[in-house]
Amino acid sequence: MSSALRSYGDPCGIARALDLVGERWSLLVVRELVLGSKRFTDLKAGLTGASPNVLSQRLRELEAGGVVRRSSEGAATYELTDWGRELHPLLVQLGLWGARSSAKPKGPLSPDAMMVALESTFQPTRAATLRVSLELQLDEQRYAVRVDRGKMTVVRGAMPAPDVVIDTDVATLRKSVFGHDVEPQGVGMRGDVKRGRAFLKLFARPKPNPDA
Amino acid sequence: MSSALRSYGDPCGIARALDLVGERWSLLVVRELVLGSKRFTDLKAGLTGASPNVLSQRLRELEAGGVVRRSSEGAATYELTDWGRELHPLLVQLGLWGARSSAKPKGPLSPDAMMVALESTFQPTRAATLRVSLELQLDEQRYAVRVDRGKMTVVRGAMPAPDVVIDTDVATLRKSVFGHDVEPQGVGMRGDVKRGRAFLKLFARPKPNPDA
DNA sequence: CGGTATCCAAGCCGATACTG
DNA sequence: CAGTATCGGCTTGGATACCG
Repeated sequence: MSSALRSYGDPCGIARALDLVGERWSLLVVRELVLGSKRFTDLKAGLTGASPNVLSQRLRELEAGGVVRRSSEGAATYELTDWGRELHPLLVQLGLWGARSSAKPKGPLSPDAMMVALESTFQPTRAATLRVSLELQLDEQRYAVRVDRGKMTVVRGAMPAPDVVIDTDVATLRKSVFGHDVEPQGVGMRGDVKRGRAFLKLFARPKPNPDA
Repeated sequence: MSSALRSYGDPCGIARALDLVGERWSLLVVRELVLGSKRFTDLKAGLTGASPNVLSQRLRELEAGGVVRRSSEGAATYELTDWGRELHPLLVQLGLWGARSSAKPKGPLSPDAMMVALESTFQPTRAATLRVSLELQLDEQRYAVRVDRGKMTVVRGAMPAPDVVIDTDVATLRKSVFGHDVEPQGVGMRGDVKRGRAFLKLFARPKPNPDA
């Protein structure tokens, strides 16, 4: 039932990390939770291909490992522990590295994955002079985004009193941000449109790696 | 025979990274190579528990993915590509994170793993005033280490004209560096002993995480 | 030394069905 | 909604033996 998690039996920190988050799907579960807590069904929706069976087991393992915690409050939602949240910058780095892979699976990008991609490709130097708080509405998901002093923070949920609201979908945002089109198409904006457009220019398309 | 590598089929950068280095043992293979190239048998020795079977397959996959390359020169040794080498800082971070896990498998630490642990726990601020080049002899392995301007670099192999040579074994070095013993025991030094001892104080024991 | 061949056990995948 | 139970089919992983 509970299925003991197999270990590398290696005291090295890397092996110990992999004992906890190295199983298939584990790190993607963390990706799903890194922008905020989620419920089981939403996790499943974000992880196409993972059966409820495996997902449930991964959640139990991550919980046992102190990476994930069931939301103390009310309902059955999962969230990262403080320690689990420390994986955030690591995921961002890993995502940037992986984005330079030559293999590009076709398929839709989930809203959460898109937001992490924005974190990965954020260019602090371009943001030096921009300060904005905005809400990004992406396929029925909402993200509260703040850019200040060359830092960007993203959290799932509404942004109170944003300077600008951007309303779009993943495919469009992707093109607008990483595409060569200078003019954003199909990106709705309400509020301070000028800063909204400036925000869309803070990201750099990852360069393919040389080692094909 | 060639076994197509299974993919998450997710265009997200994290998933694409995991397509390449997310299989069991893959990231540990990278750990083995991150300090310099190695031969098949030495890889196997560093990865206790991995059968030659899987190791061979992982190497083929990593090679196909452009992460690892067979040494063009002469013999059958494996090395990281430039792109693969970009995983180095990520591994160091991951190792630090994992070292804070509450689960600590017993067993010997390999020399390479020990050196990566040193990279993980290196404290730049403590090294601000130290500049030293040294050779660390660890259980028949030699590492060329340089500390300069708050940076440390480690490469497997001999250091030409080192300021100091440190001769010890993994267990002893571990105690000396992470233990509370102020005085290093059983750590042999030849050359500039003063700077050798200073070097041993550049590292901090990882603090256990609060989320048991 | 540098792997491949073989075999077996365990785990995952995916579907479906079921329960509180 | 939030999972657990069950099941077949298949893929991996692990151990050992073996060969150039």
